Amino acid sequence: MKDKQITIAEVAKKAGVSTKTVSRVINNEKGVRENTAKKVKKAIESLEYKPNVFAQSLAGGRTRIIGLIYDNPNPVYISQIMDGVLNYCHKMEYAVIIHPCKFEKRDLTTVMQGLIEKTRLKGMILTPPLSDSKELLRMVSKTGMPCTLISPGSDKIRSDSIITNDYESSKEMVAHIISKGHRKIALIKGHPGHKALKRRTQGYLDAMLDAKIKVNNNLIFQGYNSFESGMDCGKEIMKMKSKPSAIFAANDEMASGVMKVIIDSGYEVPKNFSIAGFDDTPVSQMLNPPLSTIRQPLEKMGELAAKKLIAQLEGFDFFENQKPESKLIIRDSISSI
Amino acid sequence: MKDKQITIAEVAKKAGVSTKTVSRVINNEKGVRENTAKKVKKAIESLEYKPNVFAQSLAGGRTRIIGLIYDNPNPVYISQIMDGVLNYCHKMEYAVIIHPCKFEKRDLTTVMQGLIEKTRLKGMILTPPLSDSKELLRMVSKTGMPCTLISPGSDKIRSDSIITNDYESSKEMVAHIISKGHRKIALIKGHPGHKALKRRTQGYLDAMLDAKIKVNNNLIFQGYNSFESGMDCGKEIMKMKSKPSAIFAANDEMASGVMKVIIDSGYEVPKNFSIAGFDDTPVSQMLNPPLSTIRQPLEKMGELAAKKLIAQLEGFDFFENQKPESKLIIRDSISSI
DNA sequence: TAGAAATATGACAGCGCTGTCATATTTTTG
DNA sequence: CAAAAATATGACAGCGCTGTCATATTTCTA
Repeated sequence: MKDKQITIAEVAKKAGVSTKTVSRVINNEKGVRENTAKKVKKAIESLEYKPNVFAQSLAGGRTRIIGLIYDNPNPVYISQIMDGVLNYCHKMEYAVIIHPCKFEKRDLTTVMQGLIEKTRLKGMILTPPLSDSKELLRMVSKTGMPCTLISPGSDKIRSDSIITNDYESSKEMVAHIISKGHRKIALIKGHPGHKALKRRTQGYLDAMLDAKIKVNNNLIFQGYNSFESGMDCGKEIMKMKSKPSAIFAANDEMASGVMKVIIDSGYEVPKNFSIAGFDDTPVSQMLNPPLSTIRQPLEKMGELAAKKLIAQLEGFDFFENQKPESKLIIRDSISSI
Repeated sequence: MKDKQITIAEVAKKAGVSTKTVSRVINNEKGVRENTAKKVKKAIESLEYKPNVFAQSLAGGRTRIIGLIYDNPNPVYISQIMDGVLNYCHKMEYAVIIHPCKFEKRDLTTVMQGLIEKTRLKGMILTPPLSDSKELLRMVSKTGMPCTLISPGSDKIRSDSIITNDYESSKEMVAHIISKGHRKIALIKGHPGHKALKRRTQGYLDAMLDAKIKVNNNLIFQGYNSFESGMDCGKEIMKMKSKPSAIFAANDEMASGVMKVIIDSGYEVPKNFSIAGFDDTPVSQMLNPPLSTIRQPLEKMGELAAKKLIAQLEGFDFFENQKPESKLIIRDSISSI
């Protein structure tokens, strides 16, 4: 079990250089003659040498570990982000510690602090709603640890956050609904704790404004991101005397909830009510009718987050100005009036 | 950035013992007088000492790292398994390397071998369909590395695999359908590469047998686990002259696909066709009508897998005979004839 | 072309911990 | 109660690597 491993010394011997030179080659340090490097690389190759990360960490104090921290999100959301992060980190030979917070009863910052110390991670990626946790952010910045935020709600643009055009695409969706002749459009807002979803609300508001439609506060409902909360909002809508003709929900779960209530109440979608969601979760195409929604490039966002973080860690700059673009997925849940 | 850390030497000094004794306490080795241990623990506490895992690994050759390997599964499935694994491993202070294989173009075994060597993980958890990969299993067993399999298809019962009562619950579901008066029941089989899903087929077959209903092979369709493949099977069913009255699909995605086609063809569920799925993915409650399905205790299974693996690693035995139980979730997609 | 400057390489200590084995202390035994 | 057996503790090397700094080699300069 205690497998004998090939060490840097063996490589050095085979290449006829010192261990330090091999180390230099491994770490792409400059100051190695090309010829020497070639010899070393050949030796590494032929011996199938793999550096011992533990020794590297111990000796150098540099660990290539980052954390991906999330709290009770939609599994589909997180798994796509995760795919992007893992794929890039894998390429860069970074290890990723995945930490779902759902099991934490204790104070989040304390737990995170413990995690950082114990695992010695060197950077973090925070997903919503964690990317908005003031205390957490404060704690992290105090440690000086680089940290990339995915879809933070704050408008203050930080260089280290990945934002998408939630706002623009929400606005576009609502404009699309308006273009179909709808005027009474309800909005199901997202969980107030998820600040990122506020941008979707703003998109709705501004689309209405652009179309010169007065926003009726009675048509704005507070959801909590879940299917159930969507149902609750749907029930309220069903009780209204003057019902909207279209409903835009800040995520697909809530849109499904609303849709269920509508259908259970004997109405039809999109005949009686048009509906749009946000996220393009797998469910949206399975619903009947299939839901018009907005797809975010989550995997891309995860990759970008990892790229930014690692760039900071390795000290090279990274200007990728491509803001990952969400796009409208128009299916059959919106009809013309 | 290079944060000074508290070392074992400082703890030793504070406690008035040697570093080795502190080490013994940390690792729960026997041969430390209770009194001494108490002193050491107090010192650890007061200094907030956290062992450096890298040094531990380097010196001891023991690493507390396991891998969770999966290949292109349903994100909801894997995220629940993951939750169970991570939660337990976190408690046990094990690190988990999550490795989705989807990005691998090269030979799986080669990649895995590389992963093992590079990350020095000491155990693996394999999810379906990887838990059936003969070559992978052979390679792993050659390295002597402990490995826990989640829902392997093979009937050969290995002590290190986590199996559920897929078979029993499928049978129960089909029996339930039969009890509603259905005789012509179609089956949408799962991906042939996912052997675990074969047990679901067997459940169907045996339920039919028990009810003395002759199985009609024309009513058995080959799906590939996806929504699309479910639609394909649905289309075939729609073309039949003598259609089934009920359809049991080996997972929810396929069930949704079938349902979509049925509804698009102008029929109603469950009026014209009864449908059942398997997995209780979130979509199943959102569909219209909500889908009757079977819920597996995935999180529990993940936890169990981690428990078994770590038990092996730590050399203590673990007899937990509780087989995690799936259960029927009856919603509105099955009607009486 | 000698000497300076720049670059490449190496020797060696030490990162924080645990394994080995020697030594000290306690308990048991006759 | 002394000697043997059992148990507890410690000294020290070394895990595989990289940082520091000294030394060797090459390139540049006048």
